[in-house]
Amino acid sequence: MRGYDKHAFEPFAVTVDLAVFTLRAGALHVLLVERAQEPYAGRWALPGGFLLPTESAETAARRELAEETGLTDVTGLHLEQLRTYSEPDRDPRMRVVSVAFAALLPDPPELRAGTDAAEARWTPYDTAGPLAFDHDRILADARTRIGAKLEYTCLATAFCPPEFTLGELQQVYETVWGTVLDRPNFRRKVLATPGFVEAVPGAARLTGGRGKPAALYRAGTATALHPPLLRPPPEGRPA
Amino acid sequence: MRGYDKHAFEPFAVTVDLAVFTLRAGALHVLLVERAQEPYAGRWALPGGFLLPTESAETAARRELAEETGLTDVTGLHLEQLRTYSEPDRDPRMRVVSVAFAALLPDPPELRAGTDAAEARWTPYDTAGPLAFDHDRILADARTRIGAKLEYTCLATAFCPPEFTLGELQQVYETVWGTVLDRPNFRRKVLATPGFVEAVPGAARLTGGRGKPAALYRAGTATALHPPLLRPPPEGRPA
DNA sequence: CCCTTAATAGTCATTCAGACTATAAAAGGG
DNA sequence: CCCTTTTATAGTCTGAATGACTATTAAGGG
Repeated sequence: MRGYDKHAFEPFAVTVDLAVFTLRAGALHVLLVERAQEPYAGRWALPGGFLLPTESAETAARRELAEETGLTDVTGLHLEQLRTYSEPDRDPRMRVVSVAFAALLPDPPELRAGTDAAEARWTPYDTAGPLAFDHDRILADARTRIGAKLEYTCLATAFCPPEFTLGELQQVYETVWGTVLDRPNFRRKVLATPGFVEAVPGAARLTGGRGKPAALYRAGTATALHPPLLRPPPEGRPA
Repeated sequence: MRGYDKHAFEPFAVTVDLAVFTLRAGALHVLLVERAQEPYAGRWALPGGFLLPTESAETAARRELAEETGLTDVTGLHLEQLRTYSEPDRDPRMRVVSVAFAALLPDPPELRAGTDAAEARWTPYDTAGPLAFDHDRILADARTRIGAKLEYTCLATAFCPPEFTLGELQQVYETVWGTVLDRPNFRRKVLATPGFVEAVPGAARLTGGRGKPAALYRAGTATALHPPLLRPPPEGRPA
């Protein structure tokens, strides 16, 4: 089958599915919606929807992101395509090909402000039970990708507000990876990477309570981490 | 738009496009097909085709790979999904959503053996001129991805035959990255990474001509490289 | 006032990568 | 048959980066 010509083709429904992550109370949360209708009525699912005739998958994903979170401005948020799921039986009703995205939000916004229903909820990743369709797998793939990209990109700042402390940045890594990092070493590594963060001149923040106030930083211009910030290997790596 | 329900949807044509890479005469080559019909008649393009009603994108990609290369067994070949391209105007005839894949072949097979036409050709990556549709971008994205994955995965062995020398493995890196690596250091790194390669007991190969015969290795069981094998930074990286 | 907490500064040792030299084992050319 | 070329393999040395620590500073709370 060469090119697109000289063969009939089947039409498919194309959707986007979103794994929207945020950090809340030191735990990774994901945005889920409750399904009202069959199939999987009552089950939780990733937010998503059909592509409109004139929009790309990226445009549709950002539109869905705005609709589901109620945020009026989602232009600055990190949104990245994960992969496309196209197993023939992934939707019992019909043939649906879904382009999955991952989105990262700094502060979890209050939901259902301007949206049409009350079924969206932030759910801790670990308790995101069995989801509808193949969304368990999509969600797991999304989490794996995010964790891996923390190692060699500056993605972690996408979880942080415009100004943040190094302690907050470190908590992003610790929460997503589920590990504990040495604070002085983390600080040394981040500051030694040019363009990762830049200091806010005179500012310091009382981080809520006790302790010495921390300096504030902004996300830098760099996008990749060279050399990477590797997570500690799960167990004794041979040699 | 919550879930898939309660909204009409537009049907789309869904295709797969393949960026099939191989190494030939020390240069990265890609498999291209010549388009016979409009649009872009006479232009070269990535091989691809429509999804059949009962197959996933992965299945379709592997089927196309077999058809275009004429290989009877493509089960062992590395095939990986890249991303999905869905800009509304990417095909002037109709709305086509395309799932792009990258494939890696060890030895470039002779083409058009059992296939239906004579328009497929191995083309050096650097001379892969302007392609049809958005295939220039897909091809560039594929190359970027392959180069990046060489750093932190064992992907390089997918370019090699079942048994290969460390010199051949090093040439994969040098060709894809366009750099020159230090041979003793490369050897030390590869052998120090458990599971990357395993020695073939008593074998050595005359690598074609002069020089000391090299020991033969097989691909190991590892899939990731920890720590990664970083390519030399393009220019003086600050600090 | 002392204790706790958290941020920041620094030290030390080990590991790892880059640059380099040396040796071994083949082919080819006079 | 020696000598050069070529390629594989072994090993050395140095500096950078990291992991594991200790120390100091600046806040809040009893």
